[in-house]
Amino acid sequence: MLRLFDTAAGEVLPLEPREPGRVSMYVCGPTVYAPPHLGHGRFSLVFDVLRRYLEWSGFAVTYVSNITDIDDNIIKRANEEGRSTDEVVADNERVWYEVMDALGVKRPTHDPHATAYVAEMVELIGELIDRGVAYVTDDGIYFSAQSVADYGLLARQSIDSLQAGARIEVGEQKRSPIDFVLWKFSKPGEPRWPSPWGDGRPGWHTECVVMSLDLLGEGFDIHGGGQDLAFPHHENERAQAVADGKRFANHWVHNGFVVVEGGEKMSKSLNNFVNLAELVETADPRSYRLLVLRAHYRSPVEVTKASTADASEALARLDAFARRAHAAEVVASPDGVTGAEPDVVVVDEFRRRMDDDLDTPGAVALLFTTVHRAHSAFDEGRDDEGRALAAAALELCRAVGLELHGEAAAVPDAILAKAAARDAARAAKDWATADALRDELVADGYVVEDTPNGTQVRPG
RNA sequence: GGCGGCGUAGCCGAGUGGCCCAGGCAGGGGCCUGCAAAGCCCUAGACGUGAGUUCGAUUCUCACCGCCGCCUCCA
Repeated sequence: MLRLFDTAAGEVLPLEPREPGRVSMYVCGPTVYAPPHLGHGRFSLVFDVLRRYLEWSGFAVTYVSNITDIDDNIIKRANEEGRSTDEVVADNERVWYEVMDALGVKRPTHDPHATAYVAEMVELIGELIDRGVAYVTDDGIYFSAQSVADYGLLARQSIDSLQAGARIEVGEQKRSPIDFVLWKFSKPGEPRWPSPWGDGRPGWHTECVVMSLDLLGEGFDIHGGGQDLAFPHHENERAQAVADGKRFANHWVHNGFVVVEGGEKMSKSLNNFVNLAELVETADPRSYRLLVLRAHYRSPVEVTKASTADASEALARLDAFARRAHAAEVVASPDGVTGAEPDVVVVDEFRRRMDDDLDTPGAVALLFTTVHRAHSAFDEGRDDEGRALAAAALELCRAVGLELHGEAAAVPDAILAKAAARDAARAAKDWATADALRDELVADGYVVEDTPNGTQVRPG
């Protein structure tokens, strides 16, 4: 069984699904006011890998990831651009899914939008007021953090120490610095929804409580997100659910940050974000997945030109291997690997590593070792062994969503004609002509390889 | 100030009280090739500093130095 670090417990614990054979997970999605950045890519990939691994292991996974489509940043952006918040949201949500598709991130089972759940949020806020844990002020409705005895669980700090570091923004009417806003009364010109206490909009922390409980029910299995969401966002979600008498998430999973060159976190206040769409356009998106897989999900990962280039080289090795496997008729598809039974020892070892708190670096190391062993087996004519190892390697890739390019990409006829001409020249031992043709093919942007079947070309 | 993490070969990045070892990229020598490419074989190098525990520490303990995160918007 999979063991995962649980932020609330502070240790690695077995994942014990609420229902046998089914895993329910909620992963905090983006606020769509700007294009996604590398950090979004990381959490999406980390949880996509977790989801795929669970599915590969035989679980039916319900994966919910929200779209926050109302918040201060969206309003600010709409004002700056002289557009409606709806337009800002629509544009950025479209880009979000384009980039997710490019990264090979599976679409969520459900992607609830905050604005579709305002009535339910108002209802929850009413219950919290009735229970005496929320209070109304001139500017909004706040949650009283002290009313939850173990507030600070996810921050792993006491209420006192949190209070010592907290502060109140100008204009806020909190009773305590660690209290947080549930409902903001709207100012003129701002989007608004009705509530018994006055028109306004929800605070950020309420939507995820309502949407996760609605779509997954009480005591759902996994709640995930970036490490910076553990506190205050997840802490505050949990506080509301607990105060409302609900069983909330069972297992809290948080991924580490993306850091820029020099090891500093990418963050809003430092304004050092790198746009994810740019990365996806300028590099093979699969190399980001490989980069994410090569680091443990809780460790920081440095994403730079150099580290992506490094991952691309490693990926090229895997693609070259997939071509060789393909030639040996071992082929991967989304449904499985055909052509040979995967080597059981390798697959078991993979499972053992992944079950150990999602040890993807260990799994990647195993993958490369297996690729190496398969090459050797083929080189030495042990074809059955090579195919079994190749099938295992492809199966591992499939389990973590790493798609390899085993089939030659389509090549225009003109290029194929040059390759054929080169073969003819080589047969005639006309090396000068053969080399000239190779230079031309390379100049056309192709990689040229000699094989027993003649010149093979593919886009480089 | 409070809480927490990290420091591993040229670079990225795992891991372990000793034993043969992560892995990738880059490097060196060789095989294969008409020459390449891909692949294979061999190879080099490391555990921030100081002390302690131990027969033995990169791995455990303490101190120190350095870097980073959370306590504020953030994935």
